[in-house]
Amino acid sequence: MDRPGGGVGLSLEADSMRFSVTKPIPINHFHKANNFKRKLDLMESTTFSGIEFAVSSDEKRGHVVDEMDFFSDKNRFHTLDNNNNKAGIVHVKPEHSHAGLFNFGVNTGLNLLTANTGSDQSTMDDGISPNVEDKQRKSELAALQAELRRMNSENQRLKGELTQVTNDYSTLEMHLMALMQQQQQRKIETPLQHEVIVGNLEEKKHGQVVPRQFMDLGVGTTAETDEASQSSSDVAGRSRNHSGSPHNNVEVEREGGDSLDHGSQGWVPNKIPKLNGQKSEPPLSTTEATMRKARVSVRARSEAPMITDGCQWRKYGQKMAKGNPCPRAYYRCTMAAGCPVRKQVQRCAEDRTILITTYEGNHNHPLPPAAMAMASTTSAAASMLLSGSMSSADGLMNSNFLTRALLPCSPSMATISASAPFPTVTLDLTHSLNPLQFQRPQTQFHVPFMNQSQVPFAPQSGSQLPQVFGHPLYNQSKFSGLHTSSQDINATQFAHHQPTVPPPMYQPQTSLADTVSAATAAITADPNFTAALAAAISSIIGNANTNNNVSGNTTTSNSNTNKSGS
DNA sequence: CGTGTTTGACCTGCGC
DNA sequence: GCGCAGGTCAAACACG
Repeated sequence: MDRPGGGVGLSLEADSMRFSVTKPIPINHFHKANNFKRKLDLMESTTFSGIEFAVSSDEKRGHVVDEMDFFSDKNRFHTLDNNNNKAGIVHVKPEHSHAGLFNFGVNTGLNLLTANTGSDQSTMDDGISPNVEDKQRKSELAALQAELRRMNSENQRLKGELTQVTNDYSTLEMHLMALMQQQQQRKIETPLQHEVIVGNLEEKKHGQVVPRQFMDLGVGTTAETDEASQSSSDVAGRSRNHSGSPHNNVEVEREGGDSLDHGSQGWVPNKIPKLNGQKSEPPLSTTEATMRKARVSVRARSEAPMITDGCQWRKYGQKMAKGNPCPRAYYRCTMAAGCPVRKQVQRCAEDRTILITTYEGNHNHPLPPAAMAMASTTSAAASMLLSGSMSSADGLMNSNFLTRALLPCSPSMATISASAPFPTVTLDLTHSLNPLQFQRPQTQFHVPFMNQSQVPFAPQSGSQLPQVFGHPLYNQSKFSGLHTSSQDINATQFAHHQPTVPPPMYQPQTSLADTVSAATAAITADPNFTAALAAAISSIIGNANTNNNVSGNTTTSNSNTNKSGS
């Protein structure tokens, strides 16, 4: 019964319709019959339907195998050989009269031994049905093997694609982390006001500018770091102060921080005190808290009630906001229990075709590709914003970095607001959209950000930016040191500096605007991050064009107004 | 009946 | 301290 093949033998016993593996074969993990049976059951639906299996160990050989892993295709299954010196008997009994075409295979690791119920006498102890049509079975076996090879090939291809996506994501993430570390080091080594400038100059020296401020999630607080690394889909935001910019279409505000902490604990209400007052601001704790409140706001033209960003949301409140006749809806992520991510949706008071979506928090669960893209984009924005919160100069710089990174060719797309209670990055996508595209009916404004694999790192992706972004990124943070510079310097000042403008020479008295321009130039010079981020956001627009479904206002159905709102 | 939405009440922070 | 506004809660309600 031993098959030729160097000690690794496979034989099948067949009595009636029962077939057994009687030869000690290096079946890896062949274990309890229950397991085996259970696993067979798992396969039954797809490959062994209508067949009953019985499994027993080969006591005669003194082996009771522990576990058996196998895979199957069609009407074959194979053990995966990991563990030698294990042997077992597998009885495979077709419940109903089976044509004897059942194939059994054992992958010894060296080769694939196969047997079937019919013709292959060499693999059967004694048998039954040796006189079944060999040709038919052989041809079927060959076909199955070919299909198996094809499936394996397909599997490999998919694996490769998945790997590519994963690598792209990892690359971007590592880039972010590296930038964060660099910035943190710089902050330690250099004074606040000048650290960014120096960094830019240093980068310029090397002929390569890295937007590290951009990626920095904040000075080293684990929470922020984790958030950044997560880069998932935490977004929830508030659309405060957005009414002031009538031309904006979509806002996504994301908050960096608290989300992580809440991840395991569930949502924690935002009770972080506003820092506007600057009264008795606890040096560190307050700053960190504020940083965690970073938000990403996306403004986009849409008649849909809500952006489809790949996540599942549950509405938990709606209020009328002062100065805006449109109610503000509050949503929280329901893709996982305890996910801290929330978002606010509100229409712009000046232009109700503009939908403002503000994200806050980080997801604590896996995200679908579409959500992943959005999350990554907003996370990056929030991270940069948060990193800027560490110091006034830095904060401003970082915000501008983001602006430039997102809109290398459209300096006015990103805005930085000093009046917002929380650091907020606003991505204004309103200008990039063709008004005509919104004329068709739509129920939802689809915002399927491209997934990681789609995020182009190639410079050419940046060429798409001008069509996508047309507005400045506003950093609305007020917190920590950021507020000072933010208030002092109008965001429009930054817009005057083209990304290509070389950074000014380092001077202690260099104006902040110059500093910003330098930083802007530096960050925009990095094609990878800029392209990736821009591409991700641009995908929103692209999808909006194709997936627009007109529906009413986000909150039209309930124009209920809470007491505060009324 | 489970899930999601609506909506008034409640809590908290901030400005005066 | 008071009022306002933002944000959240949770009971009631709607829907499939």
